[in-house]
Amino acid sequence: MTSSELEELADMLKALGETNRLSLVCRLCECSVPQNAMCLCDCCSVDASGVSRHLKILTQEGIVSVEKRGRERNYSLNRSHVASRLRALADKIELGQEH
Amino acid sequence: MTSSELEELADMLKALGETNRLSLVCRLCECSVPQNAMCLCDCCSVDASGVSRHLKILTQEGIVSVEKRGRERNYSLNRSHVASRLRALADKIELGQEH
DNA sequence: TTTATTGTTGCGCTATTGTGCAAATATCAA
DNA sequence: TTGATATTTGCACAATAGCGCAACAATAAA
Repeated sequence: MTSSELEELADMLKALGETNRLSLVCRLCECSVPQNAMCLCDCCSVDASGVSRHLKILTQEGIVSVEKRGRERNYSLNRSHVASRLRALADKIELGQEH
Repeated sequence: MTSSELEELADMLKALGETNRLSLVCRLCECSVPQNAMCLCDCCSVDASGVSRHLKILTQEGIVSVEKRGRERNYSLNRSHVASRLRALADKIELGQEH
């Protein structure tokens, strides 16, 4: 693993490693259709601006995707992408392989 | 997932989500025998006190274990524990299950 | 005992992060 | 146009995090 790959991975884990953001992820996880930000507000203890900022970070890290629809932004979880990265790390940790 | 479980998980991800700590984890990952702190110093860009603090955090989160041996402390990765937690999250994210 | 080695802790510092509030932007609806 | 709704952004602030340095504690070796 190169140092930039390591940094990228650390950035993703950091994005997931904040309570309110992880709540958002878990909430999106249970939704089969994309959700707008208003709808996501009640799953974490911050106001709309906070949710907006957290969703921005999750988007930048590739954890969620946005789809603009009128005045709403609909967010959905990039399930396979996030899951495969977490599993790759789990495999590396468990097996001690250089991938 | 209860809110305290969520917070615990977030804490683990936060512990992993810092470049130098993730470097330490990756280094330990490649070692079949426990390593002392001096030996781990050269895998990340901080001095001994920084390594000590990072290892303390990793220990508190249950990511690594310490074994005191003379004046050394030997650290090893809790492979299956960390891997299973990461996989559980991956499963939840990928399948959208409440588990 | 004296000295060297290993590791931790206190201190001060700087940088980053998370937050609410208010203002701004964008889009829809009347 | 006017007003409501959805979301983002600027600002200020408090809290946290990571860092190096120096001092300390614990243990081993001479």
